[in-house]
Amino acid sequence: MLTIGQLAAYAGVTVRAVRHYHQIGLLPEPERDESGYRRYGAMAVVSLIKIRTLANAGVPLSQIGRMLEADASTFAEAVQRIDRHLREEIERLETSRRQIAQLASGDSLVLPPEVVSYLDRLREIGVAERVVEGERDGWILLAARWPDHIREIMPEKFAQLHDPQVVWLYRILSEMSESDADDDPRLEEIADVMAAGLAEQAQTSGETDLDDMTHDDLPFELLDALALESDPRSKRLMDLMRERGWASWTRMKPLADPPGGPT
Amino acid sequence: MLTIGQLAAYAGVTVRAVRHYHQIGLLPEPERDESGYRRYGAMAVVSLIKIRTLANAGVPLSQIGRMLEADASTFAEAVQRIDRHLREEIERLETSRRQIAQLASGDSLVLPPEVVSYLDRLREIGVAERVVEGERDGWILLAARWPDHIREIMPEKFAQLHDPQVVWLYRILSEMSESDADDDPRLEEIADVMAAGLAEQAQTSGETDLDDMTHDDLPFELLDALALESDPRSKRLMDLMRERGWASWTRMKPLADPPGGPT
DNA sequence: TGGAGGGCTGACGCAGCGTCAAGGTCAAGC
DNA sequence: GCTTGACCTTGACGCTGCGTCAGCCCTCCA
Repeated sequence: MLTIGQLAAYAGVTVRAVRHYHQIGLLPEPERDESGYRRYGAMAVVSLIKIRTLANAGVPLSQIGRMLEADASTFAEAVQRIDRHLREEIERLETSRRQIAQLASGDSLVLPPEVVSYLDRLREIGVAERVVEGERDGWILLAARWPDHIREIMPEKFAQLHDPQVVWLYRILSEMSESDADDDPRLEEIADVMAAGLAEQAQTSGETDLDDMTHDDLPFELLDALALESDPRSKRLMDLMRERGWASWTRMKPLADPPGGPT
Repeated sequence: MLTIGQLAAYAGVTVRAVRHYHQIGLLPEPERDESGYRRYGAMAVVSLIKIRTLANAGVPLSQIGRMLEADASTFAEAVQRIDRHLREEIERLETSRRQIAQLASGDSLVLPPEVVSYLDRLREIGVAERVVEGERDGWILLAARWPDHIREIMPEKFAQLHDPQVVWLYRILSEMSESDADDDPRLEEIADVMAAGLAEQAQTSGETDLDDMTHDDLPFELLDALALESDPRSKRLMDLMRERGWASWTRMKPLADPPGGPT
């Protein structure tokens, strides 16, 4: 007959765990010897190994008891559920691996590879790191909201990098990011170029996935707030954009929808 | 500016979780508005998403704070550790899947496939289910102790099934398992055959992996105990084996080692 | 015979929140 | 203006699966 220590060592668990299983009624209390010690038979070892196998699979102790008492078909069903749960958990961990890998690569988390490529491309054409970081934080917010749509609009963003005016915008923003003047005369010029670009975009793009996104203003408000936090000149730029009839530069729609336009 | 509910919804967590992160100092408390409500900026969203990404990877909250403050190389190291941990966890879950699959297939857990085949073979040659279950429980104990060695001794067990006397033993034990007489005259005959078989085995097998195993008596004592629990006639059979100079029938060694024999 | 190394029963501690309780606040509709 | 319902506030206890004392008894070996 085994003492509790021997039993525990045999099944690869701690003495405390065995006593816990007794306490919650999962493992029946065995007979005691004259001195009050618990004495276990071999059946207890088998039970304990079964319990650990199920517990290792993530089954809550409160369910293990019912499972071991159930008939074969009920048990088989439960095992199916556990297996499905294990597969999901493995899937979750794989996803998590990919996410922290991106986190380590510097370019944030949850960002689809297309966005990471886009940010790298910005660095290649000489956009300042501070501006790239701003873009990145913006994309994080958008990606958190529409993980699926975000990948579909990236080709368009890449195409825009062939537009000299877009490149000029990134350049000028980069220069400004390196000085920290409270105001800048170039802001007006920037606002003009942006407004023109947005107008052109509104003409050509027509009905796109953007419609799904612009129903929900929260992320764009967040983008505004983020810009304001990172640089005070954002405030002035937003005002200038509003003067030109656009609700900030982070959202691609006019202040008041024109009649017949997208709602 | 966001309320706590909006922030939580955006990052896909509960309000309670956000407050918890404040409490442990993981997420800084934001400014309050006139009515005492917390008001969050966009940076908080980014921080919260980072926290969740790490927490989902299994990093304890107490470490996440330090990680986010650390410099790039320290962070990269930590990410390496996390990834290794995730891989191990996935490995563990895969193992767990295999184990509960065996558990569902009826033939216990942790049993290597060779043993499962052996048990199936016993059923094929007509060994009673109760006897097969006894074998199975015995193998569970042995497999829990020597997960590696167990596979190496299985070919020998399969070979023994070609010995008519071994088959006869299983047959007679099967018959006895279906009656529940307190004693049986055939027990003497059984003991004779077993003793002869063990003697022959001791001659031929010589130095095998068994030596590693027989250094440790605990599992064999367990096997005895298990037999005693499952059938009272086991006691009589053990006595008969001891009369013939063997320490029970579950261990394959004589009571006193012969001079010059294995220690 | 004495000391190490078990065993026994409480009882509290831990993470990471969930879930009341007992209020104060805000936006909308009547 | 008043109600209603959905939020917000702090504070506190609950949950899982044990780890880890504390204070005592038991056994085995030198």
